[in-house]
Amino acid sequence: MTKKEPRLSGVKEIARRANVSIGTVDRVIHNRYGVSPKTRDKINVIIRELDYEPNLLARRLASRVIRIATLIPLVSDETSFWEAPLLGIGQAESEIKQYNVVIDKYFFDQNDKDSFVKQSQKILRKKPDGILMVPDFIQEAVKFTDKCKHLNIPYVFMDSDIPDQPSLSYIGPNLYSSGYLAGNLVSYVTREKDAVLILNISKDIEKQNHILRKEEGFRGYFKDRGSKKRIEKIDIKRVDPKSIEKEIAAVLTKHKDIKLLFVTNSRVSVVASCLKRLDKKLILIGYDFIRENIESLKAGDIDFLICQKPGEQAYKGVMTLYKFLVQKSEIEQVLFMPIDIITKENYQFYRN
Amino acid sequence: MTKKEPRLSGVKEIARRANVSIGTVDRVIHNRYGVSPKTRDKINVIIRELDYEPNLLARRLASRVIRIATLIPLVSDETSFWEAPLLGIGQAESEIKQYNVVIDKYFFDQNDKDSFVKQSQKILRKKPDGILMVPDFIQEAVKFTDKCKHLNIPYVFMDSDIPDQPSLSYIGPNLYSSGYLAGNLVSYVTREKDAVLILNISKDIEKQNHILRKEEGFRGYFKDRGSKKRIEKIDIKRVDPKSIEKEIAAVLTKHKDIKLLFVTNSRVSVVASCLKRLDKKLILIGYDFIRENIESLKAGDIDFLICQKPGEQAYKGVMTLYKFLVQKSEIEQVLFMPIDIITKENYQFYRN
DNA sequence: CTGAAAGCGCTTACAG
DNA sequence: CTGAAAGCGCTTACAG
Repeated sequence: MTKKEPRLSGVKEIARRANVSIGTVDRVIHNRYGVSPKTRDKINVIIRELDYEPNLLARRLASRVIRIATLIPLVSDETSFWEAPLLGIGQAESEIKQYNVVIDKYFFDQNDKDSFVKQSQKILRKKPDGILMVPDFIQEAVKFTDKCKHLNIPYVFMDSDIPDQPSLSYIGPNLYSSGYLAGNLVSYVTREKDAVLILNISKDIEKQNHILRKEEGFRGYFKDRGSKKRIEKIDIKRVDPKSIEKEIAAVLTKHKDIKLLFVTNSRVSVVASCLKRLDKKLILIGYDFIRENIESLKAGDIDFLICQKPGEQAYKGVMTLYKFLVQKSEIEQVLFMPIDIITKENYQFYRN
Repeated sequence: MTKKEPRLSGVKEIARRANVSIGTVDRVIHNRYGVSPKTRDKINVIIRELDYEPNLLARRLASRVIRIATLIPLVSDETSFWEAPLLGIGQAESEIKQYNVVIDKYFFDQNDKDSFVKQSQKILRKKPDGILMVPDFIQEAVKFTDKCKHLNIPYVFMDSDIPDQPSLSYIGPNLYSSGYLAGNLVSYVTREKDAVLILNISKDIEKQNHILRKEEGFRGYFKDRGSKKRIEKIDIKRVDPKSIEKEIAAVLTKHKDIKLLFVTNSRVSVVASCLKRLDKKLILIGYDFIRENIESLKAGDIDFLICQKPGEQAYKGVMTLYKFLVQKSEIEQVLFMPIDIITKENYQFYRN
């Protein structure tokens, strides 16, 4: 139970060696104004000599609070998808609030551009130290982040990227690859002569980059292999269960050789119900670890879910900002999430 | 840039309200001897009133170092499996060393009981604050942990459990379920009439709980469904490639209807090579995200790998101890890792 | 059984 | 441009 011996490579030691006060050392460490080039150089040399690494514990204890803002979609009744990211943010929050970090959460409506703009303005007024956001509305997000750049506020994109707008980091799925993986699964669970059906279900599919990229990836898999597998597709824009069922019934009646359905988003549990009512037992692959889908998976009505840990995405987004703000450490510019395959027999162990 | 306002629910405030010194408050918080029941009670009431939560930053900064010891198998030439856990420990280390935590790493030889005993004695002499271990040798591990209990040193098991020996936590795979999941996959990628072959490859299979439990799970899947699928099995105890190849060749010649091979451990890449030399294209399922296996996966010689993030297992093991020692927080007694399915099309995104 | 002081390694005003 | 002091919220000896 000996007392810790004092550290001999801290600011004190640097100050002693440089014959200055620790205040001056602090100024150099943080690149603040008001140090003569001469003493600055002298101190920097010593810092390198000692291989100085700041004690983050002491740093966080002594310094002012760090504020991180998050801007993500509201949990809607259309989908509970955004529950997990919110939980992920909460987890990050509870881990780092002890380190003198505060997280302010903002939400926008995915069907309402203006809500995105309004919330982003609110955030800017608060001048946070960093921002995590889902840039669903590209033009508006570009305007927003332009202002961030101007104010020197770092920002991280999650779930979808704007490659042209340089961010601290993008954390999210690789959509093409996840569609490609679906193709891979299909090649295992169907015969070459079996046809498959792609289902895009959304009010405006054209604007849903997610859906388009996944379909591309899926088709890419078969194209790359010169496969002649027949791929049917329907775009369903009226998203009430009845309309969906009608459209599915029509296609299946027309194409009897369809053995597998691939739903390009989280709406797969609705399709599962349709198939049940139509009394068709086909293989069903879809996306996302959300409650409704898990229920269908358990019941055996969905065969495979492809998931990309949205909770962890958000958690990592916050942590990335924290690490950058506190440690000024290097940040991976793009972080693709793993592409997980979930079945009835491993969902119990999955952590979203 | 305002200065932080002082916290009004810290030890100081408690001391002020209780009319004692902060030293006494500290004694109560840590349940140390030497406080009269009266003042203890008084202080405890105030602690509850204020809903006091210690500032861990300050706590770690002021207090002595925490020492965690880890005891895991050496990376051997038999398998590179233990590389990942070692990396996981390193990652945890680099994250928490700033919090005044030191990790001492010890290793034993999986083929040498004595090395386990020797290392465990070394650890005990150092009296660490917590221990993470892989209890491969059950009797020896029980003895070791008995002493830990006596010395009041918490320990966490990883990779394999000793349910009868109460530990702070067990973090590892659910072996039965992972075999079960393999059965699930098989049901999708073969027809009912196709036969499958289980391959247990190890010098002494009887002692390898891992292998036995996975086989059980695999068979369980078919039993639970009343399936009549034919399941052949070979135990291969001579583990050089030549012997392995000979045994496989023999079985495949005898049973022409075998369409899929299930290897119950990380030796699956060796089997992949054998099949290649025998010029047999069968579906191959095995375990573990190790270099050799990934190569075979990429080449298309392995179809599915089942993985359980051994690196994260070790990372979480260390972090569990850290959280317990610093925050005295509640610990999950059993933490099963997710069971991941890896194919040629998603391994690039996997984080082991 | 209790208190007063020093210290952990930083940052933050303030003074000059 | 620089220094000296106070403080962040705890823990650790030491003294009585």
